[in-house]
Amino acid sequence: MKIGELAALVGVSTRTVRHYHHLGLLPEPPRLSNGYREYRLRDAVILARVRRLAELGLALDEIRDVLADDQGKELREVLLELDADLAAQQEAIRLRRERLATLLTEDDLHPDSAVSPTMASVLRGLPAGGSKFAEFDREMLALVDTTAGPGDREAFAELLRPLTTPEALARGEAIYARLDELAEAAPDDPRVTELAAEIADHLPEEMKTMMLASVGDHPAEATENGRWLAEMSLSLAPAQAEVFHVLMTMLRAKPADHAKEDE
Amino acid sequence: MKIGELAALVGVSTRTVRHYHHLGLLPEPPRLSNGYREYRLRDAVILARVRRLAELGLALDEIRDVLADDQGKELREVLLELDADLAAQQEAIRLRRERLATLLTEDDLHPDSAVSPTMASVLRGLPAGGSKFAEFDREMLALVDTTAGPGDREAFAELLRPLTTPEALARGEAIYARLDELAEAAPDDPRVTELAAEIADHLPEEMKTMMLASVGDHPAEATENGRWLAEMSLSLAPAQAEVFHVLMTMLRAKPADHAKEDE
DNA sequence: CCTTGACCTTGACGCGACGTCAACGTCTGT
DNA sequence: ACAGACGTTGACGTCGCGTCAAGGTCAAGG
Repeated sequence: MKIGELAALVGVSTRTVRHYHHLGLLPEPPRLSNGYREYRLRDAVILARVRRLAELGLALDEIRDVLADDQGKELREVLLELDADLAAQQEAIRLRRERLATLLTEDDLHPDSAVSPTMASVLRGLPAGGSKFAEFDREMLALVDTTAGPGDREAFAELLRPLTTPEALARGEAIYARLDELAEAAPDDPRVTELAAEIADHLPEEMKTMMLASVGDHPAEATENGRWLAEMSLSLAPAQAEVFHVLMTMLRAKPADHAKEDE
Repeated sequence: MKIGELAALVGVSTRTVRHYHHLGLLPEPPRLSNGYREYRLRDAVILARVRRLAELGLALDEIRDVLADDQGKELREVLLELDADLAAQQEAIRLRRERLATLLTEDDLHPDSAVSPTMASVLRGLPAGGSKFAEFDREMLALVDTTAGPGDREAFAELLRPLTTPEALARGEAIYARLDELAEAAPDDPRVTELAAEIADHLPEEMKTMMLASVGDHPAEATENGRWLAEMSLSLAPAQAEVFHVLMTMLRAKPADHAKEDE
């Protein structure tokens, strides 16, 4: 047999046969006077063995070891290991398909939608399109979702849950609209203080606590979360950043009872 | 942020970040005076997006296309395609694990066991160890199993089924023993003709028909199956090959009624 | 001032199982 | 004699980074 016939017989490419020679899986047969390899049935038997194991998913060097060892014990071990490996892959694929299925039920599908289910339920509460600021918020929440560990994710979602009630959503939409309006405004625009007060008014207590803890009393005490807030401000328009600056000042000044004063 | 901070934040290696720069997935940020990359929150947002899609299993260049397109339509298409792909992988893995499970129930496990279930049931009928010739037969059957298409496999197994009855197995064991004895014998050993007659006596009719059809009346008419038989003879000891030569001659001489003559 | 160690830079190879040229020789049929 | 189908070796491409190599930069401590 020449190499093409052998390959056709077993159902592989000639490249594959030569590759197996290179790896030492299949011994080099004697050559004809023209340099062609001359195979016999024995080689087809070996090649078929290699293919069967390869089709089970064994790596080629594992196959070499198994065939070299020439006793069934190692084969069983390798197959068991392979099975465990395949089981793990199977599970990984299953999880990904599960997430994909969840994602595909979403009718408004964009790259920031691919977050944990917990965060997805929060994101659903944001206005669909139109608000630049809401879009920004979505990005931030998605970022937090991928950076945080599972525990933090749950805790964070818990903080945000009060904002998913129907009333909070309606207020949120209005607040986003007003933040959008400030995109081109000056930092000393009167609407800045108004808006900050409004936000302070309706922010859940736990969020205030967390935000205060994040930034500390002096800039030097800023935690990692505080650096985040600072970084975020850099992405905002000046007046929008000022809203948050004023907001933080308010929270620092009247940690618990600003609501009474605002009334 | 420097590259290490960004990487830690999103949970990837710095190598990954630079890789994404190279592929154009993440824009190169401005550099500090010392040449270090300086990232801002915006970059973290983009990187997190890339990671989320990558963890779903999208290829990196697909991610680039999806993010460049900047509209949800292509994303849905790509995700659907991905899901189909994952489903195919899942099925492939499932099949392999199924075959693995079957294999692992076998107590005598060697590389030629990894055949189709159909052929496996035939192989189980062969003597476990000891007979060199049975081992050779096992190799041949395994080879046929991997080279033949599913249809041929079934047909072939059907031909062999008569040989799996208890009586046939007992006879087969005896015949293997006698073939083994011929390993060192001369081609004109008297046992050769005896054994050929014995085999001809008990071979299923359909196998005789197939073997005759395979070789044709003249060597020039040999089909592919016939070449197989010729090749096989090359792997055998001279006296063993002679058994088959004589056997074929007997079949050719008395296609259907040799059994009567032998009685 | 010098060192140490932790960061940053670019560039390049390695992995796994082949596919796919390239550049060439050999055989077969007309 | 020539085309077309084979064979030969050698080398690069795939994919998503990991892992050196060979440096430059920076903050802290002796």
